[in-house]
Parts: sequence; structure tokens; C-alpha cells
Amino acid sequence: MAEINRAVKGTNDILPDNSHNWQFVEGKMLETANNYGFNEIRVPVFEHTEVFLRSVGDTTDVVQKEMYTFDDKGGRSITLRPELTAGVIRSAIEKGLVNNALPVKVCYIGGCYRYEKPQAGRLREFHQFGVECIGAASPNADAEVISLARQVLENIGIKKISLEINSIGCPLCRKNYHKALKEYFEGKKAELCGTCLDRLDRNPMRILDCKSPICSEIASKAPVVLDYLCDDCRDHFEKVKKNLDAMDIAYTVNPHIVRGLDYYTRTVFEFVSGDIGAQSTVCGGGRYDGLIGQMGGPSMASLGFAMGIERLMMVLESQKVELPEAKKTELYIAPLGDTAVIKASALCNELRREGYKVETDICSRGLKAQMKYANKIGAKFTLVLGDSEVESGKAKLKNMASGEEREIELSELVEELGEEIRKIIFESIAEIF
RNA sequence: GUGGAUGUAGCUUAGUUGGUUAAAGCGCCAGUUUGUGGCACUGGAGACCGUGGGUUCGAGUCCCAUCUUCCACCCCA
Repeated sequence: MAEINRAVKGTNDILPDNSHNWQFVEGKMLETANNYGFNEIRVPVFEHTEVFLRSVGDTTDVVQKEMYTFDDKGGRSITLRPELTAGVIRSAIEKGLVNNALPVKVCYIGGCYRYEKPQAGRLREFHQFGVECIGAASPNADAEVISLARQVLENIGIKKISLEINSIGCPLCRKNYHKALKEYFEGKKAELCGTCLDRLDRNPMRILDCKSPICSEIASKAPVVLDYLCDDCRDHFEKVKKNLDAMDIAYTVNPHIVRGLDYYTRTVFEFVSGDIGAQSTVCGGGRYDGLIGQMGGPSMASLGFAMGIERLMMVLESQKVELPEAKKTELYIAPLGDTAVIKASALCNELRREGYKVETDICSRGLKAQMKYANKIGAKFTLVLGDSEVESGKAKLKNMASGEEREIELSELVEELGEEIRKIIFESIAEIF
């Protein structure tokens, strides 16, 4: 197919028959976050490249090989955001949010861009919902953020998902741990796989989640981060767990969780699903106490998480979660003849102003074709409007589900329609109780 | 970036050892019912067989390259 008719590799269109699902999910996300006091922030899709170098970390894979970076016409190096935390923090510092009452609690939804090879649950353009909680150092903040993430997942209808948490400590305890880890793996060098040998230099913690059986066997006996935490970090982690217990949030401590972005400290967590293939992390987050300072803001603790919306959609689908249906057309007006067409437009307009979802023919089709169309779009009622109806001011209102027809005064259509619809609503309520 | 699989109408597919105008179902449009949908029947539109080379008298079928999609690695949401 010609390029002009082809979406860019790794991108997806959200089609009209699916967009209501996205609206539902995004709506639940914002609503839930709002209940926790997190208000939406909207930041640009692109930033100065430096923003990501500083925050995400210039040794990470994301920065080194996955960013869409280009020079704009003014010679600035610009990058399409690979994630949203960096831009949100930049905004919070630049716009002075961090000088307001703390904590600053914000949430976001938006597209992210990473030049990766697509596979299940991984796209070049994907969407994230996430939150940032800036200026909250207490372990209660960790628990609140985790509980928000869980609540979002629950509210959109996910039935089964597991939470794994870990603490990777502060830079101080991590230094000791890295040393211990390196010593351990140096001794097993001969048995490690190629990529792990590589990781031994770059980031020894990554060896812990290698999938090769030999490496994971070796890793299972490796020193555990939690044993190397300093007193403060250990205490913090204990309190987080205690708080989660009190909220009845189930979790497993997985000392092998390692987040790939440089800014993480202390608490890290993931919500993982076994239903969507290899890219099983649906939500990832944690604490990044050094980030605000690193980015030129005041030194203050903060934390957050991000969820991959496409991955969530995959979980919803594989768990067969029933999402609300899209709103159907309440009335289809089928005009016949020139006068009726004009009348139909006017009537449509009036009803739409009243807030009804109303459609009429804009393809100049015959009655039969119009009825077919009304049926296809799932219209609840159809009104046939020919010249005689226009003249008499009376027309037949047809209930499409039952096939029942009833003659009504056109001038009373709004009332009739209202009554019919109210009847349906009452009936469904009666069914529920 | 590495590896494996895939690619024929909008969708799902058939296409026999390479041999004339590439087939079906669903969907779409129209008719059977000159003003009434769902069912049925009839007809129609719609495919440079992913793209570019090559082999051959002849390629949707064979070869090479390239791209897409899918899956895994790496990495991440």
C-alpha cells in the first residue's frame, strides 16, 4: 500500500467503534484521581531534549536509543516525550507549582513516543495515564499513590492483577548493594548469559530479572537489596507495607523489581498481568526523591506512577470485562420528499438542542434504505416523515426493537419521545430491582 | 538493534505440480415490496494477489531484496 494510506509503524488508530471505551477508561482514571485530590495537568507533547536527558537519565535505553529527537527550525533540539514525568516536573518547577501548598498532586493522560520495535503491548506511540505527587516524603504518600493506582484498575473493571513492590533504597544504600551484587556475579561470570555479562557493567540489578533459567537460578541466590537498605530506607519501606496492610491492599515483595529509569529511589512497584504476553507490566511507579532537585527545582521528595492505556485495554479484553455501551441514536427521522427533508433538518436541530441524540438522512436515500440504516445504527425510534405527515402534522413513531408503531402529533414529539425514553428507563430500573 | 512467523476485495479465507477474464462467505450498494428495518432471494460495486527486482513462452504460485503486521529477545507502560 502507498505510504499515504499507511499509518506509521508502531502507531494505532482508535476507531469510532472503539473510542467510547477509551473515553470510559480515561474518564474513570481522571475521576478516580480527582477523588484522591489529583487534578489533571496538560503539558506539551515535546520538550527540550535536555529535559529528558536530565530526568530519565542519559545512560538509559529510553534516552540512548528510543527517543524521537530532532532540531526545530530555530535550531533547538526537541524531543517527543518518551514519558510524561519529566515534562510535568519541568512544568511544576517552571510555573511555580512547587512553591504552592505542598504536596502538589497532579495527574495526566497523553501520548508517548518511543522508537522501539513493536510487539504485543508495545507501540511507538502509546498512551499513559499517571500521577505525580510532589513534596511528600512520608511513607503514607507511597501508600496513597499505590492505593490510587489500584483503585483506578478496580474502577475500570480489571478483575485480576497483582501488585509487586520493592525498595531499591537511596543512592547511599544502593552503592553498597551494587558493590555486593557485583562481587557475587563476578564469581559466576562463566555461567552468565551474554546480555547479563553486559549488564554486569552497566546495571547489575538488571541481571536479577533476566529470564534465562541459568541466570535466574544464579540470581535467586544473589544478595537481596532489602538487606542492604540503610536504617531510614528500611524504616520507610516497613511503614509503606504496614500502611498497605491496613488498607487491605494485597502485594508481594519482589526484590527483583528493577525500574529502568534512573530517577527512582526507595519504593518501586508494578502492577503485573499474566494475560497480555511478554510486556506484562501495566503500571509502573515509585519514588524519585532526587528528581526535582536534579531538574533545578528545590530539593523535595516526590513519587508517582504511569499506566500504559493500551496494555490496560488488552487486559480488559482478555479478562472479558464488559464496558458500558456507546450511546445509541434515540431517534432517526426518515424524510421523504423535498419539503420533508427540510422539515426533518429543522426537527432534528430542535431535538438536538433538547439534548437528544437524533439523526436523519443526509444521503438522499429511499425509505427502505433509511429504515435499514436506522436499524444498523441501533436507533431506538424512527419517525417517518413524508409530505402527508408534514401537512397533517401527525406522523408514525416506530419502536425499532418491538416494531410497534404509534401515531403522534409532531408538535408533541419532544414530550412523546421523552415519555417513551422515560418508560424504557423505568423498565430497566424495574428489571434491576 | 537481534531472531522467528506472516502478507490474496473493507473483514475472514480458497486458489491444486507455475497455464487464459483470481473465487467464496461476511460487510457495503441496489432490487424483489413505486412509503417501513431485522429473514430470504436476486443483482452490483470492490483486488495493479504488500512493494521492487529476477527466473520463465507464461508468476498470486519459484528465487532475491525490501516494507508491513504479528510474536519473542533487549528494554519499558
